[in-house]
Amino acid sequence: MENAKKAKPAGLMKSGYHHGDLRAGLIEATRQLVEEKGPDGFSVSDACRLAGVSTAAPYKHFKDKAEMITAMVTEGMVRHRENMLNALEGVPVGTPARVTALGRQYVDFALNEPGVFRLKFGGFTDRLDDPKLQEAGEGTFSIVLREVALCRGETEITPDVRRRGFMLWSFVHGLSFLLADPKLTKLGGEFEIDDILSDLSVRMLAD
Amino acid sequence: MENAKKAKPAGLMKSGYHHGDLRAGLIEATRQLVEEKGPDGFSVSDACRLAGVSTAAPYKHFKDKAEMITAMVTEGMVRHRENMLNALEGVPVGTPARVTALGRQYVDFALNEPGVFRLKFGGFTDRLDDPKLQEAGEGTFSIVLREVALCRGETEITPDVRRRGFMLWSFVHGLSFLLADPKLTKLGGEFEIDDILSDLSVRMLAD
DNA sequence: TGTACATCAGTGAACGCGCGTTCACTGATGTAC
DNA sequence: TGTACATCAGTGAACGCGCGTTCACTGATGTAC
Repeated sequence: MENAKKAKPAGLMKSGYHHGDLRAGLIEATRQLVEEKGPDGFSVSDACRLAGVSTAAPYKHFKDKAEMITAMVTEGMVRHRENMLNALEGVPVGTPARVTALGRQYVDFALNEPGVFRLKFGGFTDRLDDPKLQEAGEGTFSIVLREVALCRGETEITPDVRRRGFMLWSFVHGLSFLLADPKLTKLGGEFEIDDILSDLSVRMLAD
Repeated sequence: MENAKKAKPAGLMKSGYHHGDLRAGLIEATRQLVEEKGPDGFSVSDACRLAGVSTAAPYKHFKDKAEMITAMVTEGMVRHRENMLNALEGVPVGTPARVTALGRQYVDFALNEPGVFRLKFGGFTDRLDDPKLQEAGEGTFSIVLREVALCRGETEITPDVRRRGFMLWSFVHGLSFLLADPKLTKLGGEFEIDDILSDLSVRMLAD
């Protein structure tokens, strides 16, 4: 009984005054704006406009602008991680194809959500250093490490596995960047992303 | 005689009112600020403050803020290109070591001038699409292609050479990113940058 | 060498703008009786 | 079921700020005579 009352009416409770789930609404608005105008073009005011709410409203849910962006990026990382796990389904365990599939998903995320992707790696300036972000990043990397270990016939993350995983990550990360800019992509000539990824996986997993 | 008069007194003509070479001064100020506060923290006003000049002065030399940044980034690309050429000196022609040397220089630039490096690849948002930038980028990439061709025993840039070059670039670019953030670098365990680069060069140049 | 003049790099004050954030408020909601 | 009340999500007006850019100006410089 009491629990039933606490359960959220899920979404459509837009009463005009109360929003229902403004926190989620603002995060989504933030995401859209970051994709549309780039990570730097985003402003709190814009997000409020898009969410149809006064400029003071966000401060009931977020401490400040940084917290708003961090929340959005964190959600993005969770999404990215889930995508990568899904990408593994049906691919034979212990084969380089699994590493390729992870790479492909990584690249796809970068291409589909370039703004969020960028913010995830704002690293140069240390604006976004929420420990939750750090954690989520490590979690995602550990997916790669596990697959590399399986391919190499290791039962644990040896230094060699870690090193290969890091190199694969470097490659895929850089590739994502170059692919995000058509002018740069053009410099690679004609190629299939999947071919490139599987080529590299094989090379990096060989002895 | 006439030419002698046109030759610049090179630098030290700070008369108080006239600056000598404000254009260069502003570009340098821009560079410093971009490194100090990150690509987004930069403002024209800041640059003026740093150069010791009124906020209106830049508009005698640049159309607007974007042109100022573009000029600075273009200089950075020239510097990067020269560094890479220098890095080849004394390294035996046709060996993977040359490719490794180029990669090392690429990484070093990213680590020494992270702000400029970032701006060079602002690509996601197409803020900086000066054709001169595009050209400079292609020029730098062609250095890599030439070395790859030599290593592969080719006399011209075949599709295969281009593809390998592009993959090497992807790797080195991604590595630069990960190395720029200590938290990400840590995930790779213990390693020497040179070892990683030469490892990859060998793998990517093998048949 | 000395003077008159054109040039134009740099001034400083001002502009309009959108931003992030705050404030006292209001009205919709859920709960206790 | 009906009423009184506490809660707190969202309002709207206002703030101070630094920004990019403009304007009419000024004064240092190089050149012509």
